[in-house]
Amino acid sequence: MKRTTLKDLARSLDLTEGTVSRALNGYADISPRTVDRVQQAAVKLGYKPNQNARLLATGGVAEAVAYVIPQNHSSLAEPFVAQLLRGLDDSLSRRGWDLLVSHSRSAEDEAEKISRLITSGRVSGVLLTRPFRNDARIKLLQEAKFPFVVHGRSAHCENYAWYDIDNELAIKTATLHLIEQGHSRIGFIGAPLYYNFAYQRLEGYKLALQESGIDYDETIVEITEMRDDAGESAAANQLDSDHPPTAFVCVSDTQALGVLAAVRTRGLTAGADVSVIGYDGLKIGRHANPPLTSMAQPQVQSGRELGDMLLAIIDGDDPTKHQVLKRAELLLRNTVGPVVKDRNYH
Amino acid sequence: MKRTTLKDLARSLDLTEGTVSRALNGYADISPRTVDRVQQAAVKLGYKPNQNARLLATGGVAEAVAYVIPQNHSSLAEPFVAQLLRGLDDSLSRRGWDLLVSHSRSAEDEAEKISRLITSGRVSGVLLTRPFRNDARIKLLQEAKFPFVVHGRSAHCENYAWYDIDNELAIKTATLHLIEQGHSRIGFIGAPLYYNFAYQRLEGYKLALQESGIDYDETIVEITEMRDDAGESAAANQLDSDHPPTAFVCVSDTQALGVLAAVRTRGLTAGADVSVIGYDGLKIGRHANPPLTSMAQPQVQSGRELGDMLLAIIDGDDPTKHQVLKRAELLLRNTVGPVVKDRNYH
DNA sequence: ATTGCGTCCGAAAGCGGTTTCGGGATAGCA
DNA sequence: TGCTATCCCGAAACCGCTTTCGGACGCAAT
Repeated sequence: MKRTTLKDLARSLDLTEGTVSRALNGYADISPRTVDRVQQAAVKLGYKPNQNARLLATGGVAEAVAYVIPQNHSSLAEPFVAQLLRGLDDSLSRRGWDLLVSHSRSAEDEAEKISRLITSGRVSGVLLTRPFRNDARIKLLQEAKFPFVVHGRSAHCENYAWYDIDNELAIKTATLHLIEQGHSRIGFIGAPLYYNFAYQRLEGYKLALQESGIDYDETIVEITEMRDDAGESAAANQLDSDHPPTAFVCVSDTQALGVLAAVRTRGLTAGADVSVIGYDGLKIGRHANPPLTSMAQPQVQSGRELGDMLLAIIDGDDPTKHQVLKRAELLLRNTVGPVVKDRNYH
Repeated sequence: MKRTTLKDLARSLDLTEGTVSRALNGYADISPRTVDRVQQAAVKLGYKPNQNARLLATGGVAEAVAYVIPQNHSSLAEPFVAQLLRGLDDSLSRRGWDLLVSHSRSAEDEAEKISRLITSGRVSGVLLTRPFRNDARIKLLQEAKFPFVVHGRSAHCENYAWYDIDNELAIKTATLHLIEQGHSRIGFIGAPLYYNFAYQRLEGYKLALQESGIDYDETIVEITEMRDDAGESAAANQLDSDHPPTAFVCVSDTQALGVLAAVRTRGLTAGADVSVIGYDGLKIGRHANPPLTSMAQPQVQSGRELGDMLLAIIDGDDPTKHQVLKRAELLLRNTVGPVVKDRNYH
């Protein structure tokens, strides 16, 4: 039960392979009558061109790109992924390209997967996310001269294409918002600093404090994994201390959700006793308790733009022409309120 | 700046293509010395085998499967997708296969995408989700004799592979749980009934009522889209009626979240004044207000099993041997409580 | 000096398409 | 009827790699 090939088709029609091929591909030098016969026969015999042969002959490239999903990606942040995916697909499918996703469980695993991807010839471009400050994957791709774009950027991002949110500005905005509400003791729930975005967000926090003449106090900055439980225990830590913060700025909604939990279990209410602001603008934040104020970035749109960028680069564009920096918007919900000075809940 | 081919390599080494090929592929009839030279040269010249040519020559198939993501998929239910994706990738990457995702915006679009997938030769299997009771996509795949498995099942599911949760049982369990708490006027927030799972879940609801001697009252069943806002307005409808339900069972967490919102805005509290139970066991339900009781199904695991099934079928297994029915677990959180008879909140 | 037997590599035939080139048949025109 | 222009199609090379087959060569055994 072999697939029917061009040769089969040709034989059954008493034509040559070349003729059949041209008929199928709409060449002008085939009589309409023949084209017809060929098409009929093609569907009848269930002919499906062998893609490998076709691409080999035409010298075509794989019409697909890969999205490599970061390793220990918080399961709560996954809406993020799904949205991006959709945007990407939007962009790619406009050209009929395919999207291939690849997970990985460790950094080495990821490097290995990437080199497999670039040598396999299965994709002609790669999309990276959540780069480290100093990212080996980027170096890999650069050395291989393989088309790629990164969602986010590493510390040295001059020579490749990226699409990022101004993390510094975003967190600075968030922090200033808190400060405007009278808060001055603002806890920071961060992520591991080898992530460049985490580093930048911490910088933004520091900047806001500095501009406002507030001293940076490292005892109220917590660096945790981007999970809700991590955020929760970090916040618990802070809230149970002698001199707890009156507000928290978090680098992810996931962590912020955890912070809210910690706040609740202590009989406090966010937005009144304690203010909390997250990052990502996840839709589910609307259903949090209370609805979570956050810094939002439109993911679907990001995916779309990232796809377009990647496509352009594959087409030969200079990657350095594609470096876009967006800004996040403050998404006001209910977890931020003016400071209460006389709080005393111990 | 062409890629270096086998021929280039061979010429540079003064060997024939055949020899170089065998050297690279570890044939035993090549002297170690030569193997060495070839490998050296290969990395020096940056040789990457052309995958199309290789597959053509070996008659190999595409080592990839596609996951087609349902059309108007609720953005809030997306954690669902991400989890499944991860499980799938787990299964596939064990064999070095790739995962290709494909979205679609309409039913026709989807059919078109599927037939493109099966003729393109880019994948050798397809995973479908959320089938309709009568699903054209399944027919398409069946007629094409293309390997596939579906997550869920259609009304007639005897002849293909599927992996599903016992929807009827799950919702019956949920409903009975509510009944045990004394509720007898239980609203149902359903999804469009052309989805088979939606149909089955409604059946489960009816079954539970019937077993408990409660009359089915169609004025308290609402069929809505699987979005939070849809759930919210449906619940609002019910709550504002003359004779409102004391509890709701929903076919998705997404809708349940909306129901909770409706409950809150009316000054009621779920778990006390009104009971609510969702479906999906989304992790974020933990952060809902209050934390959402739900019927849970492990998505990552599902993805893994689905991947294994698909692989097995591609390997030639009889699809009908792969039909697995799991059961959902009742995930107790805080939105269910005993009925309060004297409620009066108008 | 034959014969025999491994070892290692060259030659060549595909795999299933695409595309260029050229010529036979037919039609148009004188 | 003869000549050229046009229309269709056949022939064949090629894309880059795999794999079978056989032969050259070197060495030990006879």
